[in-house]
Amino acid sequence: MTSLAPDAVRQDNTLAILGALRARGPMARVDLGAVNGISSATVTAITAELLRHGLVTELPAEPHRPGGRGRPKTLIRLEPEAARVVCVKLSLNEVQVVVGDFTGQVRHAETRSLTTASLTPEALCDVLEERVRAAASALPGEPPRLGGICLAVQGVVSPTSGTLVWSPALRFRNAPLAAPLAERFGCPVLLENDANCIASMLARQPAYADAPNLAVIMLGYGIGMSVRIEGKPFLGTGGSAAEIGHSKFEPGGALCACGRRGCIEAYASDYALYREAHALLPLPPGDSAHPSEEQMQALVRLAEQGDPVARQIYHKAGRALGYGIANVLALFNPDLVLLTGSGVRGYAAMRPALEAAIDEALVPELVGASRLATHHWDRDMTCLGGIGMILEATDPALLAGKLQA
Amino acid sequence: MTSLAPDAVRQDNTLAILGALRARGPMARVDLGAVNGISSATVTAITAELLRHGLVTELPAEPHRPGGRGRPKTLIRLEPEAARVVCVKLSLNEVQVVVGDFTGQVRHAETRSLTTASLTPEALCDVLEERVRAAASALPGEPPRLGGICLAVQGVVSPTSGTLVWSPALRFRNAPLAAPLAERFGCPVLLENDANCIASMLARQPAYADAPNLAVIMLGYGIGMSVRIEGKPFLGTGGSAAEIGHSKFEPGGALCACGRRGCIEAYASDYALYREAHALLPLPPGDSAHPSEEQMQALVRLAEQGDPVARQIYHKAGRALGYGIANVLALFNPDLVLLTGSGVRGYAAMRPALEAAIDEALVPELVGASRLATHHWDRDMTCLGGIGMILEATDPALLAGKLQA
DNA sequence: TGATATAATTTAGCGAACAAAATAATTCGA
DNA sequence: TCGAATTATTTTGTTCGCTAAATTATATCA
Repeated sequence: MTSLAPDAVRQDNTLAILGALRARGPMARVDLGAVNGISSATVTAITAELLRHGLVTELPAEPHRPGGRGRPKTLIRLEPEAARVVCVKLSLNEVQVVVGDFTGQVRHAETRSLTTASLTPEALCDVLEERVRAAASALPGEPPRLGGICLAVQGVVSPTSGTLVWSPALRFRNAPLAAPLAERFGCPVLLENDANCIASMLARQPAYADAPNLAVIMLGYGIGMSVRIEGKPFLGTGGSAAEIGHSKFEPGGALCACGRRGCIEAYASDYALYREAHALLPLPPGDSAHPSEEQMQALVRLAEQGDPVARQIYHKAGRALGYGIANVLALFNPDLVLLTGSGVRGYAAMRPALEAAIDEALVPELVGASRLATHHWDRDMTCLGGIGMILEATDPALLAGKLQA
Repeated sequence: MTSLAPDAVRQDNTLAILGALRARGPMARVDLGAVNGISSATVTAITAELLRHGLVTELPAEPHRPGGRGRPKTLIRLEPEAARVVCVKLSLNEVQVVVGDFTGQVRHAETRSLTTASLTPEALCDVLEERVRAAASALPGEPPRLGGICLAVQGVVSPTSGTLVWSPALRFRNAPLAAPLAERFGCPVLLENDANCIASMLARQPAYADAPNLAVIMLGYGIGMSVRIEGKPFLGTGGSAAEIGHSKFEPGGALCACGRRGCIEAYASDYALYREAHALLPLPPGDSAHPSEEQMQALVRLAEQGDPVARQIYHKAGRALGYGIANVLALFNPDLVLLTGSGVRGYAAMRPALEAAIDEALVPELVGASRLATHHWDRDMTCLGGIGMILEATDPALLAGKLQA
């Protein structure tokens, strides 16, 4: 119920120092103290221990420094080689594997295609094991011992139990994945929703440091969301919270991939937009169930050029998404709602209807001080976020391990 | 960023002990240690200090005790007279004032009517000051010094800034209330949403101890909600989160008191039910804008007796509320959704449509392990919860004050 | 009456944090 | 070039809270 021992304080402070170094790069002891609100005597003690265990190193003094009088700062940095972690992003027919170091830097990345829908849980683990081992060995030097793995998937997962509840990329359901993978690799495995990874990565950016209550909405083939409260990811019971994609726009409305009707996703996701468009508009050829980036860009271009059908499709999508965001504002009231994902390509086309829908749905008192913004999309964001999450998750274990040794 | 000093640990443990005594009644030192995970030596030290300052007292030994061998436990209880607090519940045309002691017990309660809609912020403060002073003096003995006041109102409030953003009971908006009242009384004033008070009270009940993620929905003249995450109230930015009443059922739907269309409240609140019913059904006479309890009960009785119009009205309300709850499940995924408020009188009539709507809206994977239940309604629950909240809020200050003295 | 059991207190020691003093490594100005 | 000033880091001494273990208190059981 309450704090157990004074040594928990030391662990807290040590983790805070590691976190500060990871977030802000090399720092001097004084600054570490100031940032974390501890005395520099304590920082000296903590960093001495970290130095002994090789988790941090002192940076050699700069030959000529900018300004300032007194004794120059001795910068301390995380030792990149102190740990090696992996983030695996599993999406429909694609596996991306990224290897990161202790500082959170990406050291190696590779993307391969894979027919995901036909896999059993065992076959998936087999493939992932092979891909991860290959990626880990791709760097020069001997293959490193992995400190932890983050498996980022679209869909509903339960991070606490390590179970994948449902994913659009896979046919099976309710399969425990973290435990079998952890056994194969002999290291912790964190099963995460892809949106949570991206939100974690965005939350680390200085630009959003003033928004500890943050909702990140990912527009893409489907629609995902991650909500952060007071700087920490919000997971409901079992971790399957924040499912804006299947919150409702209108009862009995458009058919959604989940089998129900009227979900936001059934209006504003790529597959929904494409479903409406492909019979009516001249788009590049392709798989009718899974629109390509090329096709989606063609659709956006039509809307931007004033094609009335394309404009109408985006108008409806914007209205549905606007109502969904209104519900998020009413229920979570975050500082900031951030739209990202490949689907932001169509934001300009959706925007008027989206903003009108929010106005129509909510009185200003309920919108409060919440802001709405977009963030450019980059397919590597997920794994960057996942690397950060698994590092943060394994720091305590790493510390505990080093203390024993 | 991190814990400042070791004395924060002591404060934590002291607060935990006070909290345990308030939640579970008198306890022995050993049990306080076990419950809070601290050694009984520490409990001895902490309780010794609390005894010295008169915040707790030892209970005299029971003359004949049930069983057990060794030395009998010495029970420690909160000293009821150590603090006196007040909860004021402000609703449309009514003010309820409840005086509580340090244990959270109600010592005095009174309810008076008051024409609220015409009040200015200053006039409201005048009335509240008079009513609170009267209630505090109603007990025998000299009027006590108040340790804190909780002002529970319907509507949107910002507990952090102490500002009332909007309330259906009042015509003015965005008025700071906590600060002026705190100055008049010379004690802390906590401005809270009434639903948060009720949720706090329900969360303390042992029956719901297994649901730290809890959504409490209050059905009444309007519809309010309070969400608790990990046992703590969830407030968005500015505290105006969890507004299920104005989340949307259908775009362009029924007109809501907030001025927008399609809000859940516009279908399932008392005023909405009555609006649909009063022209078509034989109900007792009354104010057409504010249905009486008598009128609402008559409406429920008609539905239960099979009247098709009444049934249809409740069916529609249940469906709207079901969709609203589905959004709560998708976005918050709580352990338990608890329906309460005077509107639960109509739950039986709404239930079939409500449950069907949830099924229709969400696949089982998204409902997860969330349960749905009702809790009987009692108009005193709000103030009981408010007493608990203000006590919890003022404990640290009380402690700090005593330490100086 | 003594053995046993349980509760509460006292004692001794440890770990962590801080303030202040001491030391280290610079720049500035004469 | 040398001291004075300045800032960073380390060392020292002290305090505080916690725990484990020993001790004391108060009961039941046989």
